[in-house]
Amino acid sequence: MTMPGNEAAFLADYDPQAYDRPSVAVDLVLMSVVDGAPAALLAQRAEHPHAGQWVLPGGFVPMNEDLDAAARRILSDKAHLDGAYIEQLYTFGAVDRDPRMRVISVAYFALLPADRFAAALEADPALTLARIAFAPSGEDRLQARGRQGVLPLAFDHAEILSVAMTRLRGKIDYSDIAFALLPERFTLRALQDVHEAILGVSLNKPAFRRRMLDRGWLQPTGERETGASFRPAELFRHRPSPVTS
Amino acid sequence: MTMPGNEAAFLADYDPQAYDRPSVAVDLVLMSVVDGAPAALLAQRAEHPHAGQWVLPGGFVPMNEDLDAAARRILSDKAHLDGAYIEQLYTFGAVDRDPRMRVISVAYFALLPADRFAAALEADPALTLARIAFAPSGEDRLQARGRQGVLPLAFDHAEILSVAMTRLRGKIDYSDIAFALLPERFTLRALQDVHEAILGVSLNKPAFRRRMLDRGWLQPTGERETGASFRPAELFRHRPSPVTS
DNA sequence: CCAAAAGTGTTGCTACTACACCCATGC
DNA sequence: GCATGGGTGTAGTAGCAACACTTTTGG
Repeated sequence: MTMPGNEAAFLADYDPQAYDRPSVAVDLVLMSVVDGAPAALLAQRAEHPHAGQWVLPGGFVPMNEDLDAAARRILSDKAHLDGAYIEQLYTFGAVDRDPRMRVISVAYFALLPADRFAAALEADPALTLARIAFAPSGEDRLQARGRQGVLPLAFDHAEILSVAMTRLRGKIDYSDIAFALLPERFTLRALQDVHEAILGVSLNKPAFRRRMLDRGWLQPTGERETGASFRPAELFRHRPSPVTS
Repeated sequence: MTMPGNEAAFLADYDPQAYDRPSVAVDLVLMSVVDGAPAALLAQRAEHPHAGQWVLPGGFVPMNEDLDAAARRILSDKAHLDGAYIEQLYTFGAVDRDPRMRVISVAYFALLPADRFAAALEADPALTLARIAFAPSGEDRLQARGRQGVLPLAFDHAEILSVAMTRLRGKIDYSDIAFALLPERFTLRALQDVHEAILGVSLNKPAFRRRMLDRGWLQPTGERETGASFRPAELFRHRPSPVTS
């Protein structure tokens, strides 16, 4: 073991191959609210292991790419999306979570308005937007449901999904992330639907309305909804929190 | 590229060496409250890079060890401590955060009562318990202060420390983590001191008292403080939340 | 006019704060 | 008794939930 007198010499000597290293991946939980229910984008695996089962879009982190950059790259390459709200979620590192080899996965979650997924679903037939629901029997076990029924999730992706839902539920009523799930202009009813879908409860309309208005996050546009066969609601815009930033 | 018909055959064929992989480390933010101020355990680096500077105790994650297990191992081997409250914090993966090579660090934070650090400090002279304070000039930049003044932090460990403090501040008033910073039996005054140190504000005594009692986290022991030259306070014990678990 | 959903006024509850005060102990 | 911090009573305030009500549109 050498002990050179200066840092540059030490670095030149250093052997980065000295130990075996795990692979590092980034997995993305791409979430939205569709028809009053939380939904996540899943991809069907074409290859072993777990061929045919469903996974979160993900990929390995190359040597020269930051974690956040890898997340954005996967968002664009694997999910054909961009510009989402994105946030690091948790890192999953159980030894045997992937049968091929040791893979440590840094999970991110990303939020998008439901209509933004259309292009992605069209571009890649292996993608689907699954409804996330509580399993009827199990207590707080989650299920991903597609057209044909429950989609089996590969690896530990059911757990990742569950952590993402928990984080989302925890943040939705003190932060402004709900707006990332809505288009630029939206009605208060739509905002309430998003909250109800995430929290899984129904909320009192007047109370919700005033709570939101009091927080100062909503900017009235003066415009109104069109196409309704009843009184059209006002459209609001998200005013990025004047307090925080 | 082969495509065997079954999963077992596929796994046998799989070459885990196909791509370069980053190293994965676990770093621990070991926190406490000492004399009314937040504190963290730091180690002085003996070797390059950044020899002489201070770092969070940490180590690499071997191929056959879960992340949480690695965190506990480092707690016991590097910090000579055990049984702490421990929680995954965030994963830091900037490409050049370590000049030796690509290292992705999964940071954990651990909370301990102040007196538990004594043994660790005695066992390893390279360790110190630094006060964490806001830098006087900068707005929300943190400083680690030792006996001799500000301790320079190596790598991106100042940022890790800052994320840990933010997380702690965010959780302290809705979760019961504050109790992890106190001995088994403690007075309400001690609990309030912990809250005030973490939040950096002074709190109203009667309000704090009742808020805590109302949450049902406190179990009166009937015993009282000794050695005070005034009315001795009652000692309480933490009753692990009856609601959550 | 009617149905349907938007939007408002009012009331009451709960959590929390602020302030004033009393209580118990060592010296 | 007195200084010191522990502990309590009382009142006020802010946020929020429940309910009843009015308003505005399409048909």
